[in-house]
Amino acid sequence: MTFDSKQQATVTLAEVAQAAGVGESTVSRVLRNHGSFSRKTRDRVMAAVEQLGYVPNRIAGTLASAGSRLVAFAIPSLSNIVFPDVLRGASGVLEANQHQAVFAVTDYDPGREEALVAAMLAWRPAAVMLAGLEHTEGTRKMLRASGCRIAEVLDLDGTPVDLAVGFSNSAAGRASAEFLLKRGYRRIGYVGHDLERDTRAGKRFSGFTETLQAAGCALVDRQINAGPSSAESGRLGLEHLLARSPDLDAVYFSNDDMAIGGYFHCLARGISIPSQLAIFGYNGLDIGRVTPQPLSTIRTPRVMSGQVAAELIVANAPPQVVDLGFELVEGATV
Amino acid sequence: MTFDSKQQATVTLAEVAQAAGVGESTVSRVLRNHGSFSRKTRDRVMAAVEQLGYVPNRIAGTLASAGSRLVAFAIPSLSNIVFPDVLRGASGVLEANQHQAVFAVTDYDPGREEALVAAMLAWRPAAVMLAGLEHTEGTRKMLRASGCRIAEVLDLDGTPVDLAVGFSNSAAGRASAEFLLKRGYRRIGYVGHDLERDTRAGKRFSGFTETLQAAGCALVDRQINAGPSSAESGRLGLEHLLARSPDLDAVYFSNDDMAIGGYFHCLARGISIPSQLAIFGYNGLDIGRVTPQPLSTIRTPRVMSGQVAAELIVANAPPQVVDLGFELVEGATV
DNA sequence: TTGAAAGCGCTAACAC
DNA sequence: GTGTTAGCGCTTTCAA
Repeated sequence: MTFDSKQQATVTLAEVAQAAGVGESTVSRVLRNHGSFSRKTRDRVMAAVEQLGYVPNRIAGTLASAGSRLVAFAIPSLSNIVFPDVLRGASGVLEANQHQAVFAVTDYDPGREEALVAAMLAWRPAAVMLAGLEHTEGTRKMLRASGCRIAEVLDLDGTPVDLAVGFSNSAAGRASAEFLLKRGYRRIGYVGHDLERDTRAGKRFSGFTETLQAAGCALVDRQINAGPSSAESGRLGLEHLLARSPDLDAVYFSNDDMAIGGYFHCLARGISIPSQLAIFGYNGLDIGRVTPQPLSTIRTPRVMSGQVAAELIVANAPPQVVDLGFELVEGATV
Repeated sequence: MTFDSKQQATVTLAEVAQAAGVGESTVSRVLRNHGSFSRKTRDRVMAAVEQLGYVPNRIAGTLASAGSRLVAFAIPSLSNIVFPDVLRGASGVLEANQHQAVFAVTDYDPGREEALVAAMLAWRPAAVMLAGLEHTEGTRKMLRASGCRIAEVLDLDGTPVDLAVGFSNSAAGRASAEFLLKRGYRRIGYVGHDLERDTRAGKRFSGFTETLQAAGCALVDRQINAGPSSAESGRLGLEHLLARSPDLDAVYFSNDDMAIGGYFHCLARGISIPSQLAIFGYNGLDIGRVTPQPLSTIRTPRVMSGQVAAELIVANAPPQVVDLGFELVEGATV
């Protein structure tokens, strides 16, 4: 069943020009506040705009003037707050600069990412923003051929196409391992989610385990759950891990969502933190600061990554890599 | 400092036509798989497309054909997971139907919403999706004049412009009060965030307090924090509330984020739940199911709201109100 | 089954 | 300071 919305007889710039008794280009100049026109003309035009309820057509404007003011986002997920955070940082800057954000969700699937990037490129965006540096060769080729700016955020371990803003995930993994070792933990386990899809979590895991190994203190056990990260997955993951390896003294989680789940498991089972078991997360979510014991974790500049990337885009800055770093939060769970 | 991205000599449909040795309209028909053409022609066109790396220009296509396939979202916030949830529900449907999502963040400000809706309308979207039914008269007027479909989600208490999908917030507030009363609580308090801006939370609050009042058991005390909802705000809010009114037996929170903060406060202070204090939230976030005691709350169909609204949009269904209801989760904190 | 041509609504020279 | 005009890259009649 379809509904025939009465097709509005849309007001065009030509009609405004006629109503104001001026030429089309004059209306265009006034509206974009570009070029010169008299105060009087301006008032006449604005009056006509007001009276007719004219809404400029950016589709036509963009076609006529080449460069668009669209910025396209291909994000892995909307469930993981990390990506809304990036969008939030970016959208503030974009809105302040008269740019418009368009987005699509790849669900961590590189093939889907490729298809969605192709679809978004058809809108001739000024830039496209992607999560991480891992993409199909097809995606990379399209991006390069598109001629628009590319911003890859949240990962620095690899070769960017154009702009890269974020931090090193493998360095974050290493820093986490070093911290646990420094605190004297030796029987360390890991609870994580699907590392194939979330390649940034995979890089952290690698950095973490390699550092342990190098210290002669290899990872004792790991529990990797299928599916996305969640508090529930973290809780179940820790339960399984401890069932197999009850003598662990610390557990590294793939992120804070997972770690919070592990934390709840300990609360429910009366496992005392950190004396019986230490817990370490990743992301520095707000909720981890409010738990009875603040979560030990690594705080990442997610909002700032989106913001800086957007600023570089609107400024049309040269290709570059911006390392925003991360911050280790000692918390009380280690 | 700006960067001169080498302006790609973008391939146009005309060039494809020339390379394939056919007319432009033929290429257009083949690409949209619309109208008739021979198998042989099709192959020639596709070969040329492939060889030239042609990416259709949807800006031009949309201008030429009227109706766009953009759907615009004006959402209050990206920090509150509620709105990413709606986007998630909608974007799945839109991507499956070759529609493209564009969004902007209003920050719960009706004036800002109006400005952003105006900006998005300039892209001539097929539809615009908004949170709730409360908008400025200017916004409503623009929306009606736009001729595109309007979907208002997450609230049903008021008069929609076109499509409305969600549930009644005041009914949710009433149901929460009835539940607490039924369980025998009589000294009930409230901890909330900025109700002026979050009008849906305001409607729940009204429904809640009116029901208490009607039962001869008026709200004992309330703590309303400035700023957005968060676990931290909830924790501090409960602390303040209990400092003033230590003899409360139940507290209703403006949402689960706030309630989780309150839950943590109780854990930290050794306040036993629910015997000393009952806690009730709103939203049914996943994290509330993983806490040692599952949070008592109302689960709302956020993802589904986005999904159903998007389905009505792509189907161009007649104006209607879809009540998806909500579910009271008994949990263990009441 | 295919091509020619007329726009879609605007911007950007370029004249005046 | 302002109007005229030629496109921007496509879709869509309308003939052929």
